[in-house]
Amino acid sequence: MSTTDTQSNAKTISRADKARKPRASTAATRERIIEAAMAVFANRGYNNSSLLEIADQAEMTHAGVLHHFGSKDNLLTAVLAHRDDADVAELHDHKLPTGAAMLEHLVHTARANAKRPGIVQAYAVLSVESVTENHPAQNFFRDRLAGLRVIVSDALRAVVSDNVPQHQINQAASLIIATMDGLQVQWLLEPDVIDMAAGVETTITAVVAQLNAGRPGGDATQS
Amino acid sequence: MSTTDTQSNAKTISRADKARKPRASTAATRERIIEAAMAVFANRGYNNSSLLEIADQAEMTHAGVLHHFGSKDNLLTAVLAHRDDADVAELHDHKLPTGAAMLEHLVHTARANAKRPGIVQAYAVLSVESVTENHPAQNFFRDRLAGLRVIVSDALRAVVSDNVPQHQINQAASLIIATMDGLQVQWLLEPDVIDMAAGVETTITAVVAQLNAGRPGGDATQS
DNA sequence: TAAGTGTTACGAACGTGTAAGTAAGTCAAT
DNA sequence: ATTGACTTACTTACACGTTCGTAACACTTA
Repeated sequence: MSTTDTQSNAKTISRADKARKPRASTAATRERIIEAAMAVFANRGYNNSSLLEIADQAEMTHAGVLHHFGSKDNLLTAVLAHRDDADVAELHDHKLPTGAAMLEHLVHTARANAKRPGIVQAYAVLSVESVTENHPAQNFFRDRLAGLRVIVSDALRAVVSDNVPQHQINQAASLIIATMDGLQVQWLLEPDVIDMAAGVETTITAVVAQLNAGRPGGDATQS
Repeated sequence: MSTTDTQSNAKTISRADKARKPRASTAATRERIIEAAMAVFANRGYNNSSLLEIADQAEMTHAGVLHHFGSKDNLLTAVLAHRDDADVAELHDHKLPTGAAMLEHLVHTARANAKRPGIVQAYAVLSVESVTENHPAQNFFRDRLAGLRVIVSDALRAVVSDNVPQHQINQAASLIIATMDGLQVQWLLEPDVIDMAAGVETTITAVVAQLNAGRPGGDATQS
C-alpha cells in the first residue's frame, strides 16, 4: 500500500483540476493490467509468471507494465490490495455482518467462490507460495489470516455460550478458516467431487456444536 | 507413482549385486540429492528453485545432479515418490491402522509434522503449486488426495453408526483433510499461534460427533 | 579396456529492469 | 489561437543475470 511510488493519491492533480483524461485514462489502464496480472498469477503462480505474459494479456509491452508499477513485486502487491478493495471491503467497511449472520456469510462466500475459480486459484496459489523465502506477499497473507481469525472468532463468540474459553474459540476460528482454504485446493483439483459451500457449512455447524458441547446453556443458532 | 520413469523400482541394481560402492555409492548419492532437493523445494517452491542451489547443497555441480535424474521434472517426481516410500508406506504397507486408531494416527502425524517444518512446507507448497498450469506434480497430488480421502473415509465408516450415508462420510473425510492442509499453512506462517495436532483432534471429534448426531446408536470412540 | 560418476565449459532461452525515443496531450504565455 | 515548455503513456532496444540442459572430458574402479 504505502510502498507504491507514483500517483495513486486519488487524483494526482497538482496543476490541473478541471479535465483529467490524458490518453487512455491511467486508472483504467492500471485496472486492465491488474486484472491481467491476477489471471496470470492464478494460472502460473507468482514466480513462474512473466511480465511478458501479463503484458500480452493487457495488450501492452512488458515495459509499459513496468511504467505503471515499477516492478513485478509492486504489481503483485497492487493486485492483492486491489482485490481487498473489492472483496474484504465487502466484509469490513460495508458493515460486515456479525455473529450468526457472519458465519452464514462465510458459507455464502464459499458458494460465490465456486463460480470464480480464477480468483480462488490466485489466492490459493499466492497464499501458499507466500510461505517461501523472501516472498513479497508474506506479510500480506500473514496479516490477512490474522485478521480473518479475529473476525471469525468474534462471530463465534457471539454464537456460543459465554463460558466457552477464548482459546477454544480462537482455535475453532483457525479450524474453520483452515477448512475453507484446504477445501479450495481440493476443489481446484477436483471441482466435481468437492462442494465447498456444503463443506464449510458442515464444518461450522460441527465446530459450533463442539464448542457448546462442553457446557450447557449454549445455543447453536445453526440450521 | 506410475508416472515416474527411471529407477524407483526398489533397488536399481542390475549388474552388481555383491559389493555396491564404486566411489560414492550411487544409491547414497541419489538419496543425498533428493534430500537436498526436498529442502530447496520447500524453501523456494518448485519453479523458483534452481538446480544450482540443489547441487550446492548436495555438494556437487548441477550437471552432476542432471546425470542422476536427467531433468528437473524427474527430480521432482523422484522427491515425491521418495517421500511416499517413507511416509505413506508407513500408512499403506505397514499395516496401516484402521478405524479409530487410524484417526488417532492422523493426530499423531500432525504432532510429528510440527517437528519437521521442512517437509511440511515442501508438501504444502508443492501441492498447491501443482494446481498451476502444466505442473509436473499435478497428477501426483490429485491421486494422493483421492487416496487420502478413501483412507479417511474408511476409518470414519468404522467409527460412526452404520446408517450414516456414505456421501456424508466422504464429505467429512474431505473436511478433515482440508483442515489438516489449511492448518499447515497457518502454522507455517505463525508457528507459535497454531497447534496443528490439537486442531486436527478437535476437528475429528467435532466431525465424528456431527456424523453421529443425526442418528442414535452411534459411538464416538473419541476421547 | 570398459563402465560409471562426476566436472568444466558452453549454448540457447528467458526474465527483469533500464534507457532512450516517440506520440499525445496539458499548461502558460503570448 | 497558436506556440513552445513540459508531462504522461507507451514502445523498441538492450544489458545483464539466471536457468536448464548438453557435450566433452577426467577420474575411479573393476
